[in-house]
Amino acid sequence: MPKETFLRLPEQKQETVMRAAIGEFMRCGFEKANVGTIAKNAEIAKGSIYQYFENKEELFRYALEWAVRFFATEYGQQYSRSVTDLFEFFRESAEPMMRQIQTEYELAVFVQEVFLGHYNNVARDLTEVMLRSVDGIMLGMIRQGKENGSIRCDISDELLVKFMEGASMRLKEDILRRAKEEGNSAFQNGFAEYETEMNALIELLKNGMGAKE
Amino acid sequence: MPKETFLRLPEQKQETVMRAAIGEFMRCGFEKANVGTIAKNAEIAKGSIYQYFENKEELFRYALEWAVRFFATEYGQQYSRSVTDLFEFFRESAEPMMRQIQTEYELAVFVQEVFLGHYNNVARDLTEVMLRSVDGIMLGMIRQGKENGSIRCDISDELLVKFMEGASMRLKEDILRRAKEEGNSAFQNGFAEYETEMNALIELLKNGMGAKE
DNA sequence: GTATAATGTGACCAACAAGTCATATGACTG
DNA sequence: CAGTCATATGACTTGTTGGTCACATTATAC
Repeated sequence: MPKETFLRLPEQKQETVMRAAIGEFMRCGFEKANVGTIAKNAEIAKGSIYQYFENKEELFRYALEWAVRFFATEYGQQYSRSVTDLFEFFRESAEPMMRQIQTEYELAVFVQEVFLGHYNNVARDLTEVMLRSVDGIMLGMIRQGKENGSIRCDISDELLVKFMEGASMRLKEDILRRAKEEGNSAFQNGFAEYETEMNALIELLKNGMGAKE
Repeated sequence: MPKETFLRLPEQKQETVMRAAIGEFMRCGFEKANVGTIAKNAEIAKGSIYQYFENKEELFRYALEWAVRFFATEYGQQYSRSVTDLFEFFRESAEPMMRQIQTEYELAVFVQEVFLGHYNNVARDLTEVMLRSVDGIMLGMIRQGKENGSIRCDISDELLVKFMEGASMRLKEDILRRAKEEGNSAFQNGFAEYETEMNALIELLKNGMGAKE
């Protein structure tokens, strides 16, 4: 948790600091990230950083927390209506994700990278928490799907979660990489292309890759 | 590439150095890994490390190369017989993998972690190369599967690769985590448990998770 | 057995950057 | 306006560690 001083700052300034920190962590990784540079980019003195946070690690942790909360408040409502069908949920969550990447590229990639287990040295426990939370949401949907007969019952919930998450994560990674390569021009013609891919992926999750005789 | 001096060393000694390096990188990550400690654990002088390698990064890179080659020569023949069926290949490659984890835990995890994109700062390009190589192998099998009618043709090869890799990677991660938690006692009763899971995963890849009406 | 080359060694150096602190600023109080 | 408190600042301290190098040791050649 940051010190009181930071929390008393106007939100605008908090945001500037957070974005400066996230930018530096993204470019350099945790160890090589330079607190001085973060301060410079946020247009404050290095000493101020230590007025706000106990140390570099706390800064990192709070930056992640901040980014997650940012998305939750900014895009949260889009998920809130209760979609009960797992596949439908999947399809529907794709567009906001791409929109996030488009408008908040750095934040989105930062969160995703921590989630994927980079920054393991600093944030092993944070990753753990995030993973468990996603697992929980999916697990609920899978159970529901089994009940209403849309998901097969002969395979354990846990494996189904892994299966689903693995496949979707790989696609996410791909989208991120592409966004990284193409920069701002990615997705400017909308998401039609990825919609096709997403539909195909859902098809695969539903019906698998084996040919039907 | 290491300096000639290193390559002239008796293999036993090379191995000691490599294992010391990998151990330290695993425990501390790249930046925090201490060259002095590596030297101490390998029972050589710090100066010798620099007689062998240009710098810390080269040491890291070669350690990875060494580990990959170690597995290739140690377990390579098991993959060599040409399995043509993708799913069969999948099933067959599982056991050697688990055996590797059991006997060469640290090396296996090291390679896997680089592969998963940790150590991104140092090894972005290495990760790229490894990924592409695995993609290539899978791609070949998928094409073959499409030809011989075991894999559906209406979905692009690339997506099928992602799908397959994603799902399997998640399972691997899980196995690794479990091995980490249980230490040496994991798998001591054989792999029966995971065999069941693996079969279920293959089922999923083939037929998906949707209930058949 | 001596000369020469190759390798081993660890004290040392230089760079860097996290974190500190004495001081400056300025807002608020009465 | 004096006094107090919260905050801002950046020069400085301090510890760390990658990398070097002068010297020691061992192997090789002749």
